[in-house]
Amino acid sequence: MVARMHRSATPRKGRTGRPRSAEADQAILRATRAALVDVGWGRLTMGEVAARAGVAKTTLYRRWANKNELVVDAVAVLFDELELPDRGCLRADIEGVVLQFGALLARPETKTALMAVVAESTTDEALRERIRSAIVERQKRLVLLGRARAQARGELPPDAPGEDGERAAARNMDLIFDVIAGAVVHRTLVSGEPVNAEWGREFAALLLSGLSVALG
Amino acid sequence: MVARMHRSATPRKGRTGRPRSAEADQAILRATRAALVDVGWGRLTMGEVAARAGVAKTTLYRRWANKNELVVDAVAVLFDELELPDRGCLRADIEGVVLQFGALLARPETKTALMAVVAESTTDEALRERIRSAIVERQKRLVLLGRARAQARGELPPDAPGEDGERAAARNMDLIFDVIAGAVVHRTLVSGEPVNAEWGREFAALLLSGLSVALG
Amino acid sequence: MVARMHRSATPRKGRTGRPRSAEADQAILRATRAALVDVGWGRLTMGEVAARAGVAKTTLYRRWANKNELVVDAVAVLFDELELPDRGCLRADIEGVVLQFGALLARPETKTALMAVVAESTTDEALRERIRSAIVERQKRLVLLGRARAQARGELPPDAPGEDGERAAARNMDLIFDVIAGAVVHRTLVSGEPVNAEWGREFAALLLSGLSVALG
Amino acid sequence: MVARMHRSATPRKGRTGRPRSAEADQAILRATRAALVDVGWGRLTMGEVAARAGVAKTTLYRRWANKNELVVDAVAVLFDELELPDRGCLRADIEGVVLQFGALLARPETKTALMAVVAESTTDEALRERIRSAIVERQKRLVLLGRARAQARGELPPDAPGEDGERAAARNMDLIFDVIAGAVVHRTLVSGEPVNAEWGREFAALLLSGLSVALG
DNA sequence: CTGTAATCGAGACGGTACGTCGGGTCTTCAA
DNA sequence: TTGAAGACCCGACGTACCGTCTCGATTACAG
Repeated sequence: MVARMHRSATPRKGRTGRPRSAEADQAILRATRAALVDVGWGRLTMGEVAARAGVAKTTLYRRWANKNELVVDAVAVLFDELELPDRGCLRADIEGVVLQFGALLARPETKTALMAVVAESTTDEALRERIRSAIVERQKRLVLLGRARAQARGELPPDAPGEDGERAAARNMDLIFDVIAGAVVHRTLVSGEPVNAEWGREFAALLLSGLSVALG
Repeated sequence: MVARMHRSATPRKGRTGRPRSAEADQAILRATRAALVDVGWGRLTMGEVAARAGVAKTTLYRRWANKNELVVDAVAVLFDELELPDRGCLRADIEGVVLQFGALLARPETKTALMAVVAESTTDEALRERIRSAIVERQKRLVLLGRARAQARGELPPDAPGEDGERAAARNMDLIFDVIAGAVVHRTLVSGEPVNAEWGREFAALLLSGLSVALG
Repeated sequence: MVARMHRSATPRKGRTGRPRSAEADQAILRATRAALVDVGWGRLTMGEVAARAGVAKTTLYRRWANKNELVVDAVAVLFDELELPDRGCLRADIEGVVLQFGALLARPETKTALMAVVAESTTDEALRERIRSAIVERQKRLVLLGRARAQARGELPPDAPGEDGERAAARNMDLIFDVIAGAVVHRTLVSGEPVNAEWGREFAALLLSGLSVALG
Repeated sequence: MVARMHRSATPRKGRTGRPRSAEADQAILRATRAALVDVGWGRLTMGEVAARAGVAKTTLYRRWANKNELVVDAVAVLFDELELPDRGCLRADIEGVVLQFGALLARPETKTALMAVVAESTTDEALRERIRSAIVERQKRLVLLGRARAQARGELPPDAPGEDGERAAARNMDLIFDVIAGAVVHRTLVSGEPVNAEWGREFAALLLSGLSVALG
């Protein structure tokens, strides 16, 4: 089996031959999202995507190794829409990002695809890495930005100096990311309940003050 | 499409005909879990399950409409293993349940199956309901038990009296359930990091005291 | 494997237990023929026959070993309808029997079933024997009767005396039976053309006088 | 049901796409005949044929709509082996063709398949047409050739001139074909007796001279 | 302006699994 | 013991997608 080059930034080391169509890439990703909306992950087929994109199946496989990787790329871009507008205080920033994330997960193309590729990633290391780099790591920026803003506002203390402090801070960011993202994902996809303003308020309150106060 | 009778609690309304084998049920669920361990969700086939269970494929389809519903039932029972031993204080109880849940999700038969059926449930209302009743709702008992213990110990205030208070408390329980379960699921399956004692401590601290104190 | 008793004339040697329903037999054979008319051999199922007869599949299998034998019995009785009314001369008798046989083979329940069981019989010795005894041998009576009449009328010479003569006559009867039955079957089922009065006349002429005269 | 293109003479109207493998066709037909020999019609499965041919089941279904049509094509070619060597006189020619045809029907791949497809053809017009064009009509050449030779030798009178004469001759050919083929088929497959030299002699005598003389 | 080399759409290919259907057996309860 | 009902095992069905391949036809750059 010869190694092939999927998604190479530069099309080829050599430079002869017909170059890949750049439009095709976008058409395929668009078609993938559209198909996800219409039929969901379970009934999504490469043939269907190719047909919608007006492209041959071969063209898909020249660029993505399989359905999972294609879907990750098709969905990843949606996560880049997430932003963290400055709402003045940490609590409001948390509420804001939670609502945005909840709205994103409510869209059919994300809700149906995200859990599916995560599931596949449990037995596919390459896919796990792709998800991590294309989705997870990129969204941690929101947590970092929120913390920086809160520190600037004096709502949170500055990082402890030294290497240990940095490591502890990084660990904390991962924890907080898992808590925020996990709660929204679980509420939306597992519990099947909407993430609305009321839930956002309650979640932010809990996250900020903890059980002791929140329930006190 | 003819209506069929899957998983009927009472074997039959009438009483004629050969009754369904109760052993087959258990053999199939056992075989499903074993196959999940060996080949994962993606390569799990009904034929394989049937062969392992020493049963005909037809027998599977008589009882479960499809792979998803079978897997939900096969996996659901594992969640019933979760317990909440009294560790003396709320913080320790949280750490304990988080570790247990993390260990459960680390097992191959759960990690590979849970996300997959959740993904399918986004386009399958019947499946969503099955997941909710077989898994989600049943595990809320742990949260309720934890709260009751904490109230008994005086770590948390008793419920506010009246109907409003009860409703608020129920909403809080749902919120806390999503936060705990979501964080563990996200860390394990999305971030791909282990839930160990250290993370458990940090998570419990955050949950109890909130960002303000945890990071303060 | 225990030997079982299919189609035994006397239901059982012992006499305890519920006796077999005689009506069921007829109902099953009738249902078989009806189903053959409706769906043909290819789509004929034991379940369908049982349902039409208002009988359980078990009952079918208690009486016939398999579908082929059931169909042979269901169809065989139709062949007993064939008669050889005395039309005054050998030529007319031949025309008469050919038309009768052609009409029988034009009925959907026979045309679809006869070739099918014959086909199965090529790999099933028991079935071949059943066909021979239930259908083939029984219809040779027509040829024998026709010959006897023709001899009585003086249209054919009497049998040569002695054992050799008898054996030769028997061999001739088999030959003539194959020619008559074969021609009708082939025309009806293979060539797919009707056996009508005109064809009957031409066939009788050929059979009586042979090519030399028929075409001379 | 979508219309598909089975057995198209011209591979495609358009000219794009990978062309169908011509070798696969032959391999499949060869495998079909081999499987017929080994397991007979009743146990012949498409999967078995595909496996023997080293081909995917899909490839079979792309080319033949079902088992019946495949078998007709696989067996039809065997009938083309039949020849009519000039044996000097009509009687000898008849004996020769009868023996050849008998030998062909004695081969397991024909005996088990021919009646089966004829049986199916009673409820499948397309199949009947395929049998007629692929087998029946093509073998009438033998009858025509035999008659032409006999006429050349002066054993049979020439055709009556005029349109009526031609039509009568054509009808006669059909009749004779049904008689010869029918007798051989019936003796071989229904009566289950061999077509040997002795039977051939007796049949030829009967066909040439008729009952009146044959039995006189 | 011509050759080389990669692309493109199209569709056949070998596979694997699907979910269904039918055959023939077995098990239960009622008659 | 028979009968109706229906679950059982088995094996084949015909379909749907997978991911690969083989075509003829483009399309770019290199010489």
